[in-house]
Amino acid sequence: MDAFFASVELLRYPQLRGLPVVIGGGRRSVDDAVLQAHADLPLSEIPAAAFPLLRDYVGRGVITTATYPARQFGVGSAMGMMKAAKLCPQAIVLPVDFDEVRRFSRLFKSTIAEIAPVVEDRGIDEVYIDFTDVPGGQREGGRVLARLIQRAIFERTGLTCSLGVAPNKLVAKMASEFNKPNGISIVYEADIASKIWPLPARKINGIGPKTDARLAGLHLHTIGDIAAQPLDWLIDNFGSGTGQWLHDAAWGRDDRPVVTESEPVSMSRETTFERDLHAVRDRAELGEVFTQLCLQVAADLQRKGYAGKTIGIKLRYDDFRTATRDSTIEYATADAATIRRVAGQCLKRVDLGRRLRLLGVRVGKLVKAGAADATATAVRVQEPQPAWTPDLFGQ
DNA sequence: TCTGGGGTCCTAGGACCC
DNA sequence: TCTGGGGTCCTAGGACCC
Repeated sequence: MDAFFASVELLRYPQLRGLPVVIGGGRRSVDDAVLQAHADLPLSEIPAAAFPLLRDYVGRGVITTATYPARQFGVGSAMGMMKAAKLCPQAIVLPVDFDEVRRFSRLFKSTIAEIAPVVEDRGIDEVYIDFTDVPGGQREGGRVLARLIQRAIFERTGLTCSLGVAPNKLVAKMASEFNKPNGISIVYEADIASKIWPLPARKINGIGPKTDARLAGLHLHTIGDIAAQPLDWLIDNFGSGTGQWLHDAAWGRDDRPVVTESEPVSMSRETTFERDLHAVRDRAELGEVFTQLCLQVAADLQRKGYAGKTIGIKLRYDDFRTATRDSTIEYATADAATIRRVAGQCLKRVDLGRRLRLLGVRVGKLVKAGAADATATAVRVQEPQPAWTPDLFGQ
């Protein structure tokens, strides 16, 4: 989906089309107050000049999505709001409306599934679609079906998307970026050298900043540079797994299937504080946040019908280092008090001398509640609990 | 006043078991 | 003097993705 979060907002506020708009941040942006001042007007008639600007933003958020006019200024996803404000102070800031975004996510995915049922979820705004067995899926190299899907999504949602059609997921993903926004791109096997090899190595899904830097250190900058290396050389430098994968990826080879079903592995909640907190000096505040996170994870698990055996915490220090601790218990649980107790024990195993900027709670090793394993769980949860002891936050 | 939140997968060492 | 070899599970950290 093209600039998904921002495009969803522009459906509500069409008067902002063509303007630089960024979505993200949230907590401390001035949005609500400004919009409430125009509560008497329909949303689409609130003057653009009334919307909060990036230059007035205060807080630690990052940009989730920027509209294409905002991207002209160098503003983009994952950039800190304060940094973005320097590049484009006049951009309008809107908070993420997750409920609305999720609603449109379900809508575009179900629209696709009605046309081409083999769909793999790749997050809120992206999917892989298997065209192989869709009638007409091969016409014009897939362009006919791609156009049909694109049109159906637009008619259903008013949103545009970009599609890449290729012999496998790896190349299709790269192709999908060739013609954004609202584009379609077809890449045949014979096009790998001309269309894929000139691209920066970073465009391969799976090469991030670290691998990219390592590649650059070996004077490999484009995908073609990687493809030109002997397999043995790549294996010597990156190990057998990564070396083989790099070689395959550079040659456009990928045999991963489109996976339509998957079970979650973990669920977590985390939060970054508005200011760094200290375990002792801000004990009450941290304890409150910690309890809330445990309650939220427990609610998520219960709502989705899962329980988990491994309970863990995550801290981020003021210097941005991250620490995690986890502990596996005998039975799967989705109970907030149990999660709080085990996570509280984890907290005792980590350095709490430094200021913290983030706290998170995670439950892993999930089993479906109601499965055989979870029936035993329900019984065992009733077993006597260890005596209550206050944890580090005094809860 | 740099740097969100929710995920997956991989690696590597140690415990433990046969 | 010499101390197997596999396998699985747990834990911590890190890379990466949307």
